[in-house]
Amino acid sequence: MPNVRLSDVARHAGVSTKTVSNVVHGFVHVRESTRARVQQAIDELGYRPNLRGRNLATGRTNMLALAFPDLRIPYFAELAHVIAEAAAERGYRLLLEESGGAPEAERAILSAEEAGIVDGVLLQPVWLTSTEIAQHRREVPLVLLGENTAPLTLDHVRIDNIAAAAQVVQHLAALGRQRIAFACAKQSAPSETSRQRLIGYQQGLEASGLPVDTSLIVPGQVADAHSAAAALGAALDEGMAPDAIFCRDDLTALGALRALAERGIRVPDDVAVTGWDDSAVASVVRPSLTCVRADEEQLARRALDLLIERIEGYDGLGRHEVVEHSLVLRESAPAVAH
Amino acid sequence: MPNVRLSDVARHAGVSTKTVSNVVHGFVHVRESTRARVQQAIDELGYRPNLRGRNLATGRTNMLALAFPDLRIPYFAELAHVIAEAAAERGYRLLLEESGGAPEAERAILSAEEAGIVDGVLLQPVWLTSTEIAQHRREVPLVLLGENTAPLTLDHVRIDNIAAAAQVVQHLAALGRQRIAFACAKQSAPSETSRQRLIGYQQGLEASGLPVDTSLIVPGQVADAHSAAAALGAALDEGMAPDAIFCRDDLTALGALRALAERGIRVPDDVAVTGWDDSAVASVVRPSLTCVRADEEQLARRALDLLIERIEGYDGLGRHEVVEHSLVLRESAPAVAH
DNA sequence: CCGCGAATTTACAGCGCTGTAAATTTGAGT
DNA sequence: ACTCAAATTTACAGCGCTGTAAATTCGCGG
Repeated sequence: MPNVRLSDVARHAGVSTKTVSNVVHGFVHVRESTRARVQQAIDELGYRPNLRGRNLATGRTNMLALAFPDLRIPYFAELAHVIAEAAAERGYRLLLEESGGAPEAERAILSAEEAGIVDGVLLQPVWLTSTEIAQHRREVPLVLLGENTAPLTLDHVRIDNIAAAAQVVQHLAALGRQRIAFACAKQSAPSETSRQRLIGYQQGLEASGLPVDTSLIVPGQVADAHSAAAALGAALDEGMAPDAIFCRDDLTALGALRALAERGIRVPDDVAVTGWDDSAVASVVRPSLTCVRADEEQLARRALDLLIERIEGYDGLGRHEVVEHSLVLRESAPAVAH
Repeated sequence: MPNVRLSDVARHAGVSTKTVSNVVHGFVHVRESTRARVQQAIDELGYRPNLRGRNLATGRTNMLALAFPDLRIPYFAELAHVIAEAAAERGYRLLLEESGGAPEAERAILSAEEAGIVDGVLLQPVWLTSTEIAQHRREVPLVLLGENTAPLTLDHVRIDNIAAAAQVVQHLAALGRQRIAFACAKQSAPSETSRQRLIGYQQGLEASGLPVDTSLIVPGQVADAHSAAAALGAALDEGMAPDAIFCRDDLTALGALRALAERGIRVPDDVAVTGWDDSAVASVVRPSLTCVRADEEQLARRALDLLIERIEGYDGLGRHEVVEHSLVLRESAPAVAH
């Protein structure tokens, strides 16, 4: 029962351990007869390579960490799925790390507590500023995801939030909406994500010749449909009367749908609603949600490629890449009629 | 730049490597003065333990694998979150493994491809039968999750699907519903999950004195809201006229809500709907979903405890545990009026 | 049958850390 | 001061695998 080691196989086959290793790795310069003999020994003994030994010897684990706030947010779960798939294609597995959106947790991830357990880290920061990130001594290659501005020295993959937000607003304006609300942004310290989407929101309004009315900006916590519903509901009850609501993410939009429905406000007839992320529910709820969709496949691919280049030795300046997004038109803010 | 090793610290502090190791681990029998000196050396050199070395030396990685079909299914994402949290409390990290619901992938996981990379595995099988699972030679402790019957030799944690399903049906019956449909079960090869919920469905009908009408069983693929909507829609269009729909999971229920809404059928007035899992959206959609909720915390706790006991040497028969569930009453099938 | 470059195979030294068991130091009690 | 158990510290042998560089074997022309 004691685990079969490489050396056991070697002895059994009458070759050196290195030869067995070569066979295991499919190294070309192994004579066919030797390969067969070794393979037989492997089968007979039921040998399986021990990854711990391999990891130590090679200094690699072929694991990457993906760190983001919360797996329960559908966008992140879907992102994790896509990245895991792309990583598998490249021979890596993914270790998920939830920061809970807490600064210390993000810091802990940066501090490379997991040094030696992963070959690289993909981090979607929420709290950490680019300067703080830049200062951390890194032992492991890192690629940043998401909207936060990234330090020049680090690689970063994102979509153009500002442009996408402006695009959403312009679409709403093209539908004839004039009082476009934004939901929700924490008032005291809007996340960088909210900040960028707000900037785009404003740009979109201006580009459409609409006034910016701060009373249409709904304060509230993010990434929780119920608090979004409550926040928006409160605003509506206080008299806010939008004809469209630009929600910062799908969960907020779900909350908005609920708040509106509870008040008998029809979507999209009375109020159009847009989401952001195109998570699976967006297309299922009724009305289905028009929303911004990042090209997650491309995001995953680029992020992994950059990270793997780093792992393989690239040591230049940070690459900052922008991947595509699209506006998916659905019932909650349909295409403009012609 | 070359990584600082334990031995570097040892030399710097003028002690043996083992003493440094002891300090790192907070071993008690280290004199205060020595500890301080070593700590200083650690700080000065910026030493961080290399987990690869540790893993090899101890034969442990403090990582567990959690294998299930798909991270994009909200229930699994939420389960992963809860288990990751509970695992962290116990000093373990979680490696997520998506099987995509494919038999080979499940087999690959069982074959301990990841031998040596995790100390234990939590597996929620979809395809593998208990006999097949039992036969696999295991190198790593394993605990099964979910409904599939488990071999006697393995630990297993689940909720009582049959009882829960019966409970749902009885609740619907208590609401006065008489034509309770089941959505959706693949006709050819219903998953074990569907099978058990169907059994409970039948029991519930019988317990309520309602006839079992197979024309009320909607065939269709599982775990995809859109195909559920399509399947249910087709059934409705063909004349099926239920006054309640028991959906095998929340996604199916979301699809049902959509199919019903598209046909102007009101929920719960005309048709009551129930989900299963109580994923986050269940409480947000309109109408919010009455559904079965497993006590995930308890599930996570028990599963991890069993697994860790195995890791620490327990080698007895399989423990089969049933954790609690509850029926969460919401708009789609509200509490019975008194 | 020998010489040689190419094809195979091997010896060996770690990768960085920990467990064991033994060595050394300490300090309380004579 | 001296003894002895308890408290500290250490030497050393791996954990299982791989990279390097050197050794061996092979195949073929001469």
